[in-house]
Amino acid sequence: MRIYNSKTRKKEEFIPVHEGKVGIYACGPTVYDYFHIGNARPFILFDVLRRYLESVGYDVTFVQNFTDIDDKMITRANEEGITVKELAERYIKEYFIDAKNLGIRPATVHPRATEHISQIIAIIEKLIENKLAYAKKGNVYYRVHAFKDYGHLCGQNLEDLESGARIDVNEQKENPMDFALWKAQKPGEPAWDSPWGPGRPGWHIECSAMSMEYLGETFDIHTGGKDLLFPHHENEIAQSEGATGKPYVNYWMHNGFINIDNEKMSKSQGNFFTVRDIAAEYDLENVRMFMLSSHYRSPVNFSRELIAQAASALERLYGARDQLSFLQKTAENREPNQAEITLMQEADKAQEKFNAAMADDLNTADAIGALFELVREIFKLPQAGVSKAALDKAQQTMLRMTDVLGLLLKKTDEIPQEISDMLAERETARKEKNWKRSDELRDAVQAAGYILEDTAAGQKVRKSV
RNA sequence: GGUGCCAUCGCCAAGUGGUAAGGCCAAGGUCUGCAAAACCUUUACCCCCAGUUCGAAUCUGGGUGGCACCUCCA
Repeated sequence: MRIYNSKTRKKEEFIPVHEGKVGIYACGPTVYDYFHIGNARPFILFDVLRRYLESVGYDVTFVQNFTDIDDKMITRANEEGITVKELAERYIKEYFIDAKNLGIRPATVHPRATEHISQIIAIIEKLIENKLAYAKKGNVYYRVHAFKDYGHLCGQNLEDLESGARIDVNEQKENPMDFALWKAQKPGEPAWDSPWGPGRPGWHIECSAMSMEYLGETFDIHTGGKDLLFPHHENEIAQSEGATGKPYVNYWMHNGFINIDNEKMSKSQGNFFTVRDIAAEYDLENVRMFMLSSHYRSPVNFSRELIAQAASALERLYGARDQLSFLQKTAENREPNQAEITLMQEADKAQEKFNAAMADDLNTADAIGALFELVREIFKLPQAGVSKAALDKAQQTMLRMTDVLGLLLKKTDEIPQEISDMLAERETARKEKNWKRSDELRDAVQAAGYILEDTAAGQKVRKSV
């Protein structure tokens, strides 16, 4: 697989640290609220990365953290009159609800910052020992000028970063660019004991501590939104490499942003959507489809119209899958004929194109194109009596692709008894050419949320998605 | 001020040197008791100008237009 590495700004062949294994660390949500549509993009994309790597045989350890202590957590907890811990518990629970509906699998490990305080303290002590950090009045800061590679990841040198800096002057810092590793406790804030007095970790240090705890001091892939490149990931490198003296991460992957009407989504502009908001109006699988239909590094616009387009495309996919199940009912155990052999060849071609697209820096848009090329071939099949071998091949190939994308997770071909009864009655009415009764029954079935089609091989019904 | 990214059909979107995937929408046709779905057909000189090349959407230079990061915002 080739991966665009933000560190080198090039696509590179992926070579894991340990053969056959991949360690991935994904920056997760700060659990002070429902997560928004912009958060959903990396969650979905890197879930697909994980599925793809597994599908080609890697043993993947996927770590995604929960930031459960920071300024936003403290502010929100105070507003709601609950503890930071209670707030975290609530939104971690909500995270899993939305994630499930988006088809995002739980990570191998979901570590929380507050459960890794001792690891955080150990790294800070090491940094102080290495003269890369200094304590002042219960705070500890990173001495940015002492780390030679600072600015390498984001491609800027320190002077340029400083000239553009819009950060508050803080007399305790030796340099305005220095960032906090440990923050002394302020009145009313939760705190943990440390060699520098009670306090809490800064934002960046938790990711260094948790990633190395579960993946080792040097690991394969670190993901996140483009905005995290600086300062968050730059600081993670400074912290981790400053403490261990070893390379921290081999491949950095950053996703582009979601815009609303070409504008950055922000609360102040009122163009802000949480995933929970969207879920009230649309099935979240449509959101997943939408996210995968463009390249992960490009910025994308989000709108109702685009969700509707994704929904129509997804409907076609479900239609093809259910068509295959329908055809299985009349499948024939015989050698495939010429047309069926062609279908089988097309399936191989689509699979090949799909794999090549995914292996090329996770080009899901191109991969979906390959999937639809197979879908067209499937729909060309006659309505009954297809060779089982050809059917199995098409089905297997299609499902293998949709599994990697994490699509088509719903069952749509399970029909409850009452619907079956109506179908049976309609079958009789149709034989008697009682079109009035037949149409009434069709309306009733459709009103119940099912799609009913008449084919040469009988009635075909499936649940509408 | 520094650093990057982007501009392909009505909408979305792949394609990074060899003559434009795919999805949505639309029109016409086939099939159907009617419908639905599906299938077939139709719809792109790739923002502009100049250059390199046998050949450029793809490379170079210059425009124009849009966006982002340098703020604990994915």
